[in-house]
Amino acid sequence: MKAKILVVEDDKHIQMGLKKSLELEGYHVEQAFDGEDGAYIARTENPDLIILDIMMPFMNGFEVISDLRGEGIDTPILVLSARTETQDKVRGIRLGADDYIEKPFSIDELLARVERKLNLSMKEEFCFGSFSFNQKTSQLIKDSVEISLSSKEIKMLNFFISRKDQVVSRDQIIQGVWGHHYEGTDRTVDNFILGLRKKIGKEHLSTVRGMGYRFVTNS
Amino acid sequence: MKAKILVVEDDKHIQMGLKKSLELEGYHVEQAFDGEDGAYIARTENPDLIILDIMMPFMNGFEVISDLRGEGIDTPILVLSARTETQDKVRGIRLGADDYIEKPFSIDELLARVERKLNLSMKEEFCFGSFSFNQKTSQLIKDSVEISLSSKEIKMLNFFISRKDQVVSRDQIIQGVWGHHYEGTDRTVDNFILGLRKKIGKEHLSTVRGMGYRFVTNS
DNA sequence: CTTTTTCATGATAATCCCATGACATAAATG
DNA sequence: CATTTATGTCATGGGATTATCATGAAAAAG
Repeated sequence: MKAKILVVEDDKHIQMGLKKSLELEGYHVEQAFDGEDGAYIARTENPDLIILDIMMPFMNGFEVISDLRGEGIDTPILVLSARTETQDKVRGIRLGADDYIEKPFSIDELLARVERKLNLSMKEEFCFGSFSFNQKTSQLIKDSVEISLSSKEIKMLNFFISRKDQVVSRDQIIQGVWGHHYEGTDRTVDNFILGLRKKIGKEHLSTVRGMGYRFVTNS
Repeated sequence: MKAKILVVEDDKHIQMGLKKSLELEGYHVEQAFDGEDGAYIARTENPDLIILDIMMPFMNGFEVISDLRGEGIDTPILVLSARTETQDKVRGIRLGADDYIEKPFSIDELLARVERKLNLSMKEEFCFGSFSFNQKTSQLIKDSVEISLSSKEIKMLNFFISRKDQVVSRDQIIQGVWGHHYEGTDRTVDNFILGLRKKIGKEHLSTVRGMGYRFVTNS
């Protein structure tokens, strides 16, 4: 699946700039506008990388790093700071930041570091049964042949992978694949289940009557 | 072609050891014994990789990195340092070094990193299907015949190569090929897809309805 | 300046995803 | 077993998305 990046930054302009740039690179972006919120999202959304501003209201970046690391959350953190003092850098790194970049920074430089960090921590292939699904390219492969997927099928498979082995209701599926505002019927989900089953096999999508479906990985 | 590696290192013993080891691996080695000389050779000899010591007389490694990057020279740099402090690493990377290795290091580890770096940056020819595209000269060749490309087509192909096998949206394509300030319509992208398809074949540019396009390499 | 090539736009045709509903089948309930 | 409820399967058409072409402006080449 697309890598999820949490941007913690109080300046709205920088936030939006970062969001747009990162999304154009194909990342999924979560946003937080202060440290407290940032720490909360970091805990709940389980991002693959955190881009963290140091100077923020309520809770500054150092506290965020210190708190998260204290809780055993080891998501890579890339620190942004306007300060040029070296001690800031050192302090951030002592507390557990992985990398440091000074404002003003070029967006290219930031993207390069983001990519480098993610390459170290992200695994691209998700395997189940005799299938392998590349979360970066959305390619599904069985016995070295590619099985083509439509956009909805890709979203659905990603959704199931993120909830692997859990029972998910049709409502949850609709939420995750179509979005909150969708007004469609449950039958639509059934149809996509049907379609997916034809591609990945019935054994990987079991029905839990009255509750929903379960993506079975056998791993 | 043998890769050319520039070693910038003031300690003569380490220099000779590196030179010998690298040459045994089949690399061509240039030598510099201080930072100033190193920067000069980096500019004039156009090496494929620079191995750079940080602690040196006249001009230290940081200055060399900063100068070269400032001049737009983007040769990969592998930094050597005796210091164990993390801030050195951070500083080097911030200035634009690509990798970092601490003294004392095993020669094997160094060679492994050298090879890794070169594999990433040396590849001039990008091959897909029966095509080969030279990224330096922008020549596209199929069955030893050159296929001419317009400038936009070149940019687009380069963009697709950098995102090979990934699904890219029209927005991403517009960003990558035209730039962020472009106000054009999505239909323009379609037309260039059409043009590229006529040249490299439909099979290499598949559409993912609702999401965008994917450059397929089959490799 | 003229010719040629490249590029952007809009109109139109072709495509195909996917939402819907009808119906079949299976499971639960009593 | 009959009834009810939930799920599986299929066919189909609408409608959004994409393919293609023609056209003219703009830029580059001659």
